[in-house]
Amino acid sequence: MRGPAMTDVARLAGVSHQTVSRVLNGHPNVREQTRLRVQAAITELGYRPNRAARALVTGRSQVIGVVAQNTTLYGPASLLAALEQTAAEEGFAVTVASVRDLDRVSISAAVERHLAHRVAGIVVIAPVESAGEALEHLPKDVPLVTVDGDPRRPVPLVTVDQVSGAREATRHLLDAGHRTVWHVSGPADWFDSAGRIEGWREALAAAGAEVPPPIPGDWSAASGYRCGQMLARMPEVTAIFTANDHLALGVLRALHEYGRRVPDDISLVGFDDVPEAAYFIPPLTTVRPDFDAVARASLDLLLAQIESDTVGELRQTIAPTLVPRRSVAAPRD
Amino acid sequence: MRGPAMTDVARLAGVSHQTVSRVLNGHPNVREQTRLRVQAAITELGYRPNRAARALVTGRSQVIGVVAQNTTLYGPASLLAALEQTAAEEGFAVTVASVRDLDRVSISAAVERHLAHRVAGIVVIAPVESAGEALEHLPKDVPLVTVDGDPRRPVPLVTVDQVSGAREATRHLLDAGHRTVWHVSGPADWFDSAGRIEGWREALAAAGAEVPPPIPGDWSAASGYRCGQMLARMPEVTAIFTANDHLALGVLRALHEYGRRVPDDISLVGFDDVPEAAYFIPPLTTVRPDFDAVARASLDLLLAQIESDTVGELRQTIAPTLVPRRSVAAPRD
DNA sequence: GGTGTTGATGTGAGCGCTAACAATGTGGGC
DNA sequence: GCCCACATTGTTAGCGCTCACATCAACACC
Repeated sequence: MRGPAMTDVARLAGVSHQTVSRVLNGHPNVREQTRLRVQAAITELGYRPNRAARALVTGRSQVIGVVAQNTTLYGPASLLAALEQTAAEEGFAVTVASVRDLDRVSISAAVERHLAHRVAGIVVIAPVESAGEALEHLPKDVPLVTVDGDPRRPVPLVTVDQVSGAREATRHLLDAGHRTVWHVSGPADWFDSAGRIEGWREALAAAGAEVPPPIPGDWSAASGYRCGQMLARMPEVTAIFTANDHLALGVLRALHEYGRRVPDDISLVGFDDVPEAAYFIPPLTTVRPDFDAVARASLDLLLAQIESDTVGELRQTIAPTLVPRRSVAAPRD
Repeated sequence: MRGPAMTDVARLAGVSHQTVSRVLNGHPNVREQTRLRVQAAITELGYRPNRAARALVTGRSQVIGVVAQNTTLYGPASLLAALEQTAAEEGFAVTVASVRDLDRVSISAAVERHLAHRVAGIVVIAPVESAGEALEHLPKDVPLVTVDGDPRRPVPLVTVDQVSGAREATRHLLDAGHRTVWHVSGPADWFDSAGRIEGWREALAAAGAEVPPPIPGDWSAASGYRCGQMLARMPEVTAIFTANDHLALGVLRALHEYGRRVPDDISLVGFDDVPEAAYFIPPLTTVRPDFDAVARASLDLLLAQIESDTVGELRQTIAPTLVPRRSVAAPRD
């Protein structure tokens, strides 16, 4: 019933199981001829090494655990996919523990689940404050990387440079001639939101522009719509930067309903570059984070820890790029 | 360095390791007092069972492998998230092997990766022809469920009822008074596309309506836009059913550019109910598949196989529901 | 009082692998 | 020809757990 084991391969190839193990792990001191014999036996039997056994003896599996919330959103989903691709290239599998809420208890539980499986390392996509706290009380010996986590915590961290992205978006609008830029933000407890607000403020300050109060949204088109209804009735608003593209979509629809045209009356910039942003009406100028680069960086940081068996304190920041489309124009006056 | 093992707990509780194992697995014949002593020892040591060891001896891990392509799309991402949630409730972890292409080799490789980890079962989100072929040559002893796979293959299968969804969408448009309905389809090799085309055809036939040629798209807003440019210039087109919401978004923009208003000039229905569909201009009438139900059904089918150690041939179909919004109206003439 | 029967616990083997070390063979230098 | 270095292979001992079985007490039954 069970498939062939290493000893079966060894018997067929006329060597010891240890030699089979050496071939499998690419150990150098194996005669070429032996290697071939073993490999032939492997294919003949359709042998597949049992990773559970290996994990048992080495105390570590070739699996990386990812903790994430709401993997339905475009950002997390892209990141997850990129992470999986990159990990696969390095011979690692990825298991996901998605959590409904990002509170301390949920995160800890998710991490626990991963630890029970003796994952080689953990990537936490932890964009909110409370998640950072949950990570404080973690066993210190398991390699860990946080993505978009708290920049102030002493944990290996990879982030999209929210600040620079938001700064560019805002400057792009100011450069078009707008006196100031309004901002529809993400939820208050997300670091992403905070960073984007900060970049927006910086750009306004640098230009000596007035800083209007940020309008708080929650990433969804629905909340964008509500914020948009408010902004649409304020004639002084000529430029809006939303914290993501779905917010922008909601704003777009509200503006449309109030008869304010984009970009003629109001210019708009989003964040994320979801694939359909180019097909909004009008096509949305936005900021594109490089998820592949984030995944690559996270995995590098993680693998470095796994291999050196040390817990590093490195951090990497990936700069996003502005994608200009047709939702930005000069103000009319 | 390594955490405490079962023997450590046993020693502390003054019992044998086997008794600890019994407590852990909820075996009935353990005295209440003993159970409590063991549990106390477990918490005191912070003991965590080693699943690799268990997997080694039982020959099966508490992990479910998912093979999926393009988990960035809303549909697969939702399904994956739902699957993970449901699996977690049942005490299973989920590992993902996403594949770039759905050809036979890629699928087989992904399945292989999962088998090496001795997953308890595999869920293949395999919406295309070639994927089905890859599954033919699989070891027969591993529980398997396909989602949105080939309805003609003798493999446990869970599908969204594409046909009924498309039929409803089409009928909804016909009921509004349209003489016929045009269709922008998904890629030709996806079963989802085929099912949606079939449902659309059926509804037209049932109403005695003319069946125009389906316009082939590829799920993306970009291709929807191209198809829309074509349809926008055909004055006889008054109703369009697109195979998903992103196609609809592209169509929407093309129609907008050609000055054809939705729903005044042309009515439009999508498929998927992505969260932002309600914020398109106008809000999109669409068809909502129940991903949670699909995940639930898939897992049930899989667990049934895992527990009974038999490979079933059951199949389940989940009916989607129409979500009426403002993109449909009666034709003007 | 002997004999089951049942519940609660312990014992020993072994899952398939790697790590450490032991044991070969092979060739070079003198 | 002898000794040593080095490449190649084998041997042994677990990793932490579950399974099958053995054990042992307590109690019921005739």
